[in-house]
Amino acid sequence: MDLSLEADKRIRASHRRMTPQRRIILETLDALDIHPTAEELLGRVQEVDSSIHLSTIYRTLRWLEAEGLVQARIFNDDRRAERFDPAAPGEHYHFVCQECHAVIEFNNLLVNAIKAQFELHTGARVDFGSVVLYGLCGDCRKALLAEAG
Amino acid sequence: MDLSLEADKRIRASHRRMTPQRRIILETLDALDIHPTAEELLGRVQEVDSSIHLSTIYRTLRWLEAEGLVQARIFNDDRRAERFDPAAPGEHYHFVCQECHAVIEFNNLLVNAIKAQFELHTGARVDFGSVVLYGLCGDCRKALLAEAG
DNA sequence: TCCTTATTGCAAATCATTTGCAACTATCAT
DNA sequence: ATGATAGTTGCAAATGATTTGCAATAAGGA
Repeated sequence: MDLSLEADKRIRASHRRMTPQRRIILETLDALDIHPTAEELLGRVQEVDSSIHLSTIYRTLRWLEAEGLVQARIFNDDRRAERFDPAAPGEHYHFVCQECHAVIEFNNLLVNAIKAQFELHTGARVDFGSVVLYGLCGDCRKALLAEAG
Repeated sequence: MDLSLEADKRIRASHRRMTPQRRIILETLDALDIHPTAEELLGRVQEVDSSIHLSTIYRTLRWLEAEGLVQARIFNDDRRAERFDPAAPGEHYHFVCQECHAVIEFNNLLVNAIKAQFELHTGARVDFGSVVLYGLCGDCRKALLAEAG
């Protein structure tokens, strides 16, 4: 309900139009707690309206990205498909489970220290950082232990 | 000379063959201090032998990747082409300049703390981490300042 | 309701990478 | 050296992800 609302506001503010397709895509994105690929999102969206086309998904996603309402990321494990993160604004980081491909968001202030140290050592200016941890999520880890006896 | 040597060793160890194409690709990769895309590497390689084909580049790169001698990464700025990092073994992190697209490697022990904290909070097991900082490198930053007066 | 122009679905294009295949060639045994 | 075997190459076509051109459609304001 959050993304939809904000997107709606911005659509009205510019000279864009709210279409049923867009509404469904936004609502689906809101209801989702994962970071879907375009294809995955299409699947969900088509449960509501099967005539919606993949290119409409992409166009909506790209607009949301330009508005800063979602972030597109390619994780280094799971194929080369972009995953779309309907992220709360503000930097946050990700853990990707190599077993079930779940994406877990987290935050950690130490990243700021890493940025500061890099700036200090190199004279660069750091604008933002991406941290992705890969491994086994708690559930998969338990499952693995149980299985192994 | 490092990658070449190591690759040579492993080629002999398995039942593979050292071809002139492979030798040129390995030597080019050794001489390079950047993280090239397959296409960029092809350009350099073709300065030596213009008949070498992109698919040979990919095949060699994928073999090196499987051997752990290079890492393929997709950074989130610079389009969706993979960049191949003839990395020293061991985890290290990257800074990507959004202006000149230079890739600078760095290390920082705080990443271990971030991993440990995440494991503690979630029960997950973290196998490795990726940190990519984006911004302006020292040179581009200076250039920008000079330009701005 | 009508007009203007944003938006859609579809097909074709594009970009990055992979794969099938016939020709070629390292490498090893002779 | 010579030949046989099987790894390797170049090329073209296939694949997967995403983008784009376009004619038809439909919001949203006048």
